[in-house]
Amino acid sequence: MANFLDFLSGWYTLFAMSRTSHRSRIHEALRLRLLRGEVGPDVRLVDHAIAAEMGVSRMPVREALMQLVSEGYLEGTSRGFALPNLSPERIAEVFVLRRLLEPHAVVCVARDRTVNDLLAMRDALALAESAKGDVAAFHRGAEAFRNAWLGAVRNNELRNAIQRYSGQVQSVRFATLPDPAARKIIVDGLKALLQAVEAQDGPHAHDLMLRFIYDAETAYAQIA
Amino acid sequence: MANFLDFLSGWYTLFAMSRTSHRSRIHEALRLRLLRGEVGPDVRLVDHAIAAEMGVSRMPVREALMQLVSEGYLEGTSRGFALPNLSPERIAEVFVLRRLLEPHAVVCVARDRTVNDLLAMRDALALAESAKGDVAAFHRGAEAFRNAWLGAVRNNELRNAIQRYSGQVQSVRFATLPDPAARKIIVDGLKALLQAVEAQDGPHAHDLMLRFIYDAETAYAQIA
DNA sequence: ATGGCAGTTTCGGTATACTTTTATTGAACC
DNA sequence: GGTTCAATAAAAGTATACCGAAACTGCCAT
Repeated sequence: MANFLDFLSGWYTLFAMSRTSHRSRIHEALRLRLLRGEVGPDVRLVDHAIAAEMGVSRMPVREALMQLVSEGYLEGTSRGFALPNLSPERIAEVFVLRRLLEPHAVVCVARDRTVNDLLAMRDALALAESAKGDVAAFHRGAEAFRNAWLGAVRNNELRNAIQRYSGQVQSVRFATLPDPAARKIIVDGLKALLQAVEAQDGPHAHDLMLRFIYDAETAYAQIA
Repeated sequence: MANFLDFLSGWYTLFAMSRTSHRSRIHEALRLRLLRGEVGPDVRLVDHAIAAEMGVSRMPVREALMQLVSEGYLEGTSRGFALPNLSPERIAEVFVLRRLLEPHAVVCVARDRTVNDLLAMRDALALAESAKGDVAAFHRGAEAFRNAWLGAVRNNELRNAIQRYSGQVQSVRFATLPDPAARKIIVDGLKALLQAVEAQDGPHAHDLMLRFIYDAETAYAQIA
């Protein structure tokens, strides 16, 4: 069943985006799958298999995979590509990066956000809030919220730098999410953040984001 | 015919058994050529030509070129690869990133630097200082200094995030370098930075780096 | 003279085939 | 029963060929 859906999806996108190269399409498709957490930590991505699944040759798949490696989404091993091994040290390093980049990024969002940006953030927040016990649905909402405010970052270099470690952020969130109290804290944090962005209160948004990241790190530290 | 094929196979084996893959070697070779400014703004890098020059097929060359693209060193055009057309907006965006990341990075360097790190930084600085009128040599020295202190950043995620836009940094430096006064400012800035790192004065190093980046941006703005 | 139009060339993209490397499996030996 | 080494398999790496698109060239017409 899953194979059949993948097959349909593959051909749909092939027809819909036929102006772009196979490499770009596959890169984007794989990136979305990674961002949505559809690739487990022990899954090995192999060009042969993906090429057969997508109905193309190895070359575009291989190039897409290598691009994902150089973007930090994947790690090339001697036996297929896999999620980068996120050791506690690496998690801590990513949290340092987050504290450096994301507070400033939300300041820009608070300044430049459009009504569409606000709508996307509200929708995503509603999604996360409505998914009471459904961890997967909550996770999708949280990810949608992150993508929403990231989409409102006008500085492309900054946005790309942040998106490069989105895979790690996602994995950490997955680890933290099972705790209902953590989900409550996340929703409250996002709600406050959204209000600050709506009010275009840059400094407040900055502090809220910093606090949010700090809370996320301590929550993760208690688990691992 | 059989002899010729045997010869090819043997020759191929020699290279395949060398430490790194063709792709890595070519990537590094091209990166060095770019860093040394041996590639003019109007030069078009074409995989066919480079492959013939290096004695390999198009594939590893093509992959190396595309990796350089995703690292910001090159830009893929419809007719070969070329230096990225760095628009003022993009330059400004990178400067924002630099202000966010590099001051904190040098704080870490001031804390964690080893004697080897200091030696590398001193050597690079001496290189830049001794190259009075030689712009290319000065550029190499400045690049070596940057690589030296970046190598002392223990946070791999932070270092990678910074190195991703180092291509742009180098292009901007190249544009400002012809002015002797700018070179003097750079040397003085690096010297002060090195002293702060030697003294393990993190806060001072932070402020010096912030000032250094600010000066670089204003110097570039006066040209462009 | 200039502006478009078609032939030609160039170069990127993809497919396929082959080689090398490395992990895993299995068998033999201690 | 455990250890080591060889055979096998899987996947990366590389080479070559073909195709299509984009750009350059030169011609023609206005």
